[in-house]
Amino acid sequence: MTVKTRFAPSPTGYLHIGGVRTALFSWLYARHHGGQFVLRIEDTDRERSTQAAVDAILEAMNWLGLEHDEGPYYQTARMDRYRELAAQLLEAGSAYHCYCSRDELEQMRAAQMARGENPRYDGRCRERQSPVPGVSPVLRFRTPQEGVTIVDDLVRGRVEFQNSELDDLIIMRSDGSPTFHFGVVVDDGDTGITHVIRGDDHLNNTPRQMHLIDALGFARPAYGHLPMILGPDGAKLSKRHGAVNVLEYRDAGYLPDAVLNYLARLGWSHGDQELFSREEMIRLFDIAAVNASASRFDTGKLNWINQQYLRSSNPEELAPGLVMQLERAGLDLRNGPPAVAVIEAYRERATTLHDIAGSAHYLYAEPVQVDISAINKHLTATVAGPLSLLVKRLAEVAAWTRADIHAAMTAVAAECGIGFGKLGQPVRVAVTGGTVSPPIDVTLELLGQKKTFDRLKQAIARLPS
RNA sequence: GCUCCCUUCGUCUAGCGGUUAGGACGCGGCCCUCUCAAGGCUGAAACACGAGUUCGAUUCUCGUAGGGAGCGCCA
Repeated sequence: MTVKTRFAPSPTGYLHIGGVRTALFSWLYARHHGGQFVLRIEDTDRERSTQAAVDAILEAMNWLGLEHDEGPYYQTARMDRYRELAAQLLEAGSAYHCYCSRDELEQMRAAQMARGENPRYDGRCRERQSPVPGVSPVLRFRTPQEGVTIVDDLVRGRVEFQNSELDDLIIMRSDGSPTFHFGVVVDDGDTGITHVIRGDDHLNNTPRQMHLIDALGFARPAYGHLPMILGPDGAKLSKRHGAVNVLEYRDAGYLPDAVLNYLARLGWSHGDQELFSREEMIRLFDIAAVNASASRFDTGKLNWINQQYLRSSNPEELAPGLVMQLERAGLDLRNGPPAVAVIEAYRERATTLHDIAGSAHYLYAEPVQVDISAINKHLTATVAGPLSLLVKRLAEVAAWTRADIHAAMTAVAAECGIGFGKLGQPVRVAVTGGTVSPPIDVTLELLGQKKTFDRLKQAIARLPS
């Protein structure tokens, strides 16, 4: 049997980071087993579904590289099929029309809660013979009322549900559109989904969907219910915790593989290993090793992983992302070194591409945020001599390379009888406006000879006497 | 309220009856060092609680407590 999994978001907003984790595990499962991964857009809620949300989902999946083999399927394009199968269930007696009003249902639930019962539809229309004039009915599925339903969950193990706890769920609304449960089951059945990997908020829905599947004559898929991702405080992950839209992570300068790696390790592990390439993830992923408990989203760990990826990725591949960040910062690439050179110099000391762009600002424009206390501390009268000598020596270097620059600086420091640091740090402050940058020779090489001279001379001119 | 799920350092986790309870992020210290990083070494830090099963429970069972989800003509 070929494994076939799916990811089925509803386009009512951006793609949530928790949804991405669900998609990732589903995708990994399919890839690991050499199967197929299907994308389905659950847009039956026409009120809340938007094309913008569909686009955002597709864009996010594409950015992450979670490519699908089939789809995207749209539920709104399959209305005839739902109606066909609904009629079939009605015909077979597996479903029946229910004429209860919303008010009536609400009162019923309130009464049951008051009695300490699990609120559920009591089946009062089950045996109804005649329609209620003027009321367009919903279609309810006749759920078995006795026995137990067992979900052999790939993540949780065996979970038992008493059928008596289940009620007759609505499968077609009074306007003739299918409800979520019906759409899911029909689509999974029609597309031959073999493994349903989804959030554990659906665990309680599973037995009811299984009965529906049986009635429709589809084969039951295997289920794997993934635990939720919580915010750092243990509450449901939401906007108040920071970014929850994946594309915000792209914009913040995170790398797609790093995000995937982080998300994979949230709930899944393979011994002590922390870093997994895409291929390793696919090869090693095992849904049986997925934790059943919820985990908290930790930006600190994501940052660490992103830095690891920054350090080990090919600078050429990172360059477009940095260019985007630099442009967004309003910098003109023509005014400074190529992006690749900046990445090589900065990737060991940054967590995101956004950080690199921020740190490299001085390479493309005059330093804007000068550190006054650093200037007061390092650009003192005593450095006038060394800096002037350095300008002279740097003018004589054979080539503007870090090696020649380093040699010149070492010579000047020795000549002035000061340590390298006593020269390096003032130079750094003079050319970058701050105290932090890559090794000073690399910094000057990146900056270029002309800018270095301009800024050193300017600094010397402003030195206190 | 009812049903279902979950519970190892602050966080992510390893563990699958006998371990000095391991690793990672973060945090502290030391080393390296022109700054910041990176790197190396190192320190503090956990089995929610109570019964039971067993020669022996972090591990199995049952309770308790705490957390979560579901209970819609939302998905």
